[in-house]
This record gives sequence, structure tokens and C-alpha cells, in this order.
Amino acid sequence: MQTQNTISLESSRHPTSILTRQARVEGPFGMIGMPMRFARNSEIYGEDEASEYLYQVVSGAVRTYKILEDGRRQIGAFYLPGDIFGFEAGETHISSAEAVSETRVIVVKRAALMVRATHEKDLARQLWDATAQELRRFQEHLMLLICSAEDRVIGFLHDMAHRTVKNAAIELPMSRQDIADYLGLTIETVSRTFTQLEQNGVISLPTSRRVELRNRAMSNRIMAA
Amino acid sequence: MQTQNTISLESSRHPTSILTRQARVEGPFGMIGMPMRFARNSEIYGEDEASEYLYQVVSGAVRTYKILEDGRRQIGAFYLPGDIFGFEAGETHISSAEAVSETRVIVVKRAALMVRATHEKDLARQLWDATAQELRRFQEHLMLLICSAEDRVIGFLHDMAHRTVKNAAIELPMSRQDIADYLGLTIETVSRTFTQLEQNGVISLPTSRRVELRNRAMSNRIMAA
DNA sequence: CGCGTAGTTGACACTATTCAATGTCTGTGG
DNA sequence: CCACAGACATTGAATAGTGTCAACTACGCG
Repeated sequence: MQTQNTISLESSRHPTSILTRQARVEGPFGMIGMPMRFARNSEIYGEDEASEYLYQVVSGAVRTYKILEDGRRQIGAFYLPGDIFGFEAGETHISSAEAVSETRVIVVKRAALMVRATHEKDLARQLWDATAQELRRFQEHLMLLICSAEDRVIGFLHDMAHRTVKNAAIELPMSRQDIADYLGLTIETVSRTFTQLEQNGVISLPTSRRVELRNRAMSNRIMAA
Repeated sequence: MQTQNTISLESSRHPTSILTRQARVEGPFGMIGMPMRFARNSEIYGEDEASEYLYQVVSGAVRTYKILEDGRRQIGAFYLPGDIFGFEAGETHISSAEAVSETRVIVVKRAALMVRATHEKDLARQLWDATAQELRRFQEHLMLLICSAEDRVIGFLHDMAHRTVKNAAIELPMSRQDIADYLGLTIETVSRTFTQLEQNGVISLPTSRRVELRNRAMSNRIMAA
């Protein structure tokens, strides 16, 4: 049922240095990287694969996830344009990554970055910062998972809101199922919570994927960023 | 009600280079560090403090935690002898840290380590490995929080079991409340789950702090390490 | 021995899940 | 342009699993 993997540059999964004919783009940390395209629901990398590359989202959105043995899926994080992912400090990925929607990314060779970082203090610093941010994200996510369904959804929307354009409606790239799997809830509970929040005037829902934050009740909630 | 902070070396919270008269000890990454002692429930560092030091547990146990605005406490991790903590890749701590029981640690200046890491590839590698482990810990913890109470407790015990001596009874240094705050459950649910697991022959509980794993039902559970 | 802390147990309330049905949106073909 | 299929989302009713509140027990320490 999954859209077929579609990658713009080549048939093999990852770019090689041969592909220099392709326009190259300013990527994470000012490094030159290869642009790539992923179709909705296509895999970007798999869990336990060697983490050869590091990615920066240009457009679209990415989810990382793990599947539990009972079949449930836990989404670890969503990455939006500008975000860097696939760099987990270790030699192998700790999650799989998929495109939530049609997504463009810039890809950089991890090893090359790491080597460069040994003599460029600034780059090393940026890598540590990116990792620190990743740790903070995990921590925030953890805090969400011990809250009520309402607080989880509010926390999620709050996070999305401040990661996208301020004071504007949030355009959610992900489905209710994605949100449910991120928040450790069922799709029904997420849906019910959305409608409930709308009825309470906390949000409005012009369409199911578009959310406007009405009430500043948001601010009283959870930890600020 | 909290035991008064008791630190063996000095009255101020952290060691200074003046304290060279004190015996020094092989610390994390083979670096020389200062030994310190913390009484049960005493603070090792606070959230948002500058992360000046990095710690390795010698004996005892440490918990890191955050307090939510509703007063609940979320424990992020427990650190046992040999574990390194307080190094979160950023300039400030993302959690507070306390001694679970009377605890001895070795303290190393973070800045010094980072500087040394720029020209010692091996040390740099060890720092990245430690960070990767920390990320993996967060991820595992996240997976636990979306499970049932029973699976959370089993997952927790499983984790504790393979972090301490194999094939032996686990001696839990932390209270039921600590476990509850780690697993996002109430103390009552944790307690009930323990007795339930004992009745089902999965564990035995010679004392409330000592757990013996009976059944290999453990193995069918959650992700292995 | 008695006190205080930690842990266990019970009854009940409440929240989220489950299972099932209905509703909505979008793209495709008639 | 409309009708239809399929995916996505919402809603309802019944149930299961935790939380809450309160009482009780066990243990360690003076």
C-alpha cells in the first residue's frame, strides 16, 4: 500500500561522488551536499543500517520510527525544513526514517564531516550543538509521554507551532496516525482530543491538517522552549 | 525532608584545582578526576546549570530528573557504577541530578576533556560513543513509556538486570517512587505490578528491593540490547 | 518498643482503548 | 461535471487499565 520509492538522482539508494554532474547545494554546516527527493512514505534509511550519511530537510517532512515486536510503531521525531537528521552520534542508525510527504533533502557524507570536524573547531561545535538539540528533543518527547492525552496533543501542537512560521496556522504534514504513533495514543484518541480542543476554543480546525491556535492556554502548558 | 547535602571534599559544591592534596583517581576516559561523595537524595547538579563537569559513578546510584509544572517528577535515567553522566553535549544540563543512595563519583572538568578531544582522536571517539549511548538510552526509555504498566516494569527490570551482574538477583538502589517516576506510573501501580509478576512466577521478591528474574518471559519482551 | 518511612492492598473513578459505524476528502473514470 | 473508490478522519458505546484516595502492613532506626 506504500507509494513506491522514488528517488530523483539515481536508482541506487544513496548518492555517490560520481554524481557531480548534478547541481550541488549548500547543506548542513555549510557543507556541499547532494540534493535528493523522496516520495511520500518511502524509506530514507533503515534501522541498524550504517549511518553513512547525514541529512538536512529542504522541503517536506521526515519521520523516524521504530517498530515494536507487537507491531506498534513508535515515531521518535518529525523533521521539518531546515532540520538535520540521521546523525545519531553512533556508527549505525537507531531508527528508520521515512518521508512523511514528498520530501527534498540534502545529503552529506557523515565520515567526511567527522574528519573535517577534527581540524575545524567551528564545525565540531556545530555537530555537538546538533547532538545536544537531539538530546533535548528526546527529553521533551519523554515529558510529553507521561502526560494526559490532551496535554500530549497540546504539547505536540505547541512544538510544531514554534518550529514553523510564528503566529500563523500550522499546516500539519503528517496524518493522525503519525501523530498517534508519535504521542503513544490511538488515532481515535488523537481525533477526539482535536475536536475537544476545538470545542473548548483552544484551537480551530479549518481542515483536519490545518490548525490555528486560539487560546493562550497553550502557554500554561508543559515546558516552554 | 531531604537529607542534607554532604560532600566529602569541601564546602563548595564542586571541586577546584586547589584540591590536589586529595587522592586522585582514574576517571572516565582514563582522565584523572576528583573523587566526591554525595549523601542520599543530595543534589549533584541542577537543571540549567552550566555543565562544567562530567561524572562517573564509582558506587551507589544517581538519578537525573525534571519537575513538571504540575509538580510531577520525571526521572530521565538512572546511572550505576561505571556509568558516565552529566555530559549532555550542550553547555548546560538538561536535567537535575541527585544521589539515589550514598554515592561516590569521579568528577572531570568538561572543558578540559573537550579541549583534549580536539587533538586526541581516541578520546573524541569515546565522547561520541558515550553520547550515542545516551541517545540510545533515551530511545529505549521512550519505547518503554508507550507500553502497558506490566511491560514497563518488565522492561525496567530487564534493563537493570543486564546493567548489573548477570544471572544474579538484582539489588534495586531506588525506591518504588523512583521507579514510578521513571516509568511514568504511580507508586501503587508499580507495587501492584511487582506483586502480580511475582504471583505469575516471572520474578521473586525476597525483599522489596531485591528482585530475582525467574521466567524467561522477559526475553520475549521489548527490544533486547 | 515505638515511631516514621516505605511498600502493599482494596474500592472506586476516570481516562484511553477497542470495535464498529459513519463521515469527509481527493483523485479517477464515466 | 458527477459518481465512485479508497484513504483518512470522526464519532459512539462498551471495556480494560491506571489513577486516586484511603487503610493497612513491614521494615529500619532511635
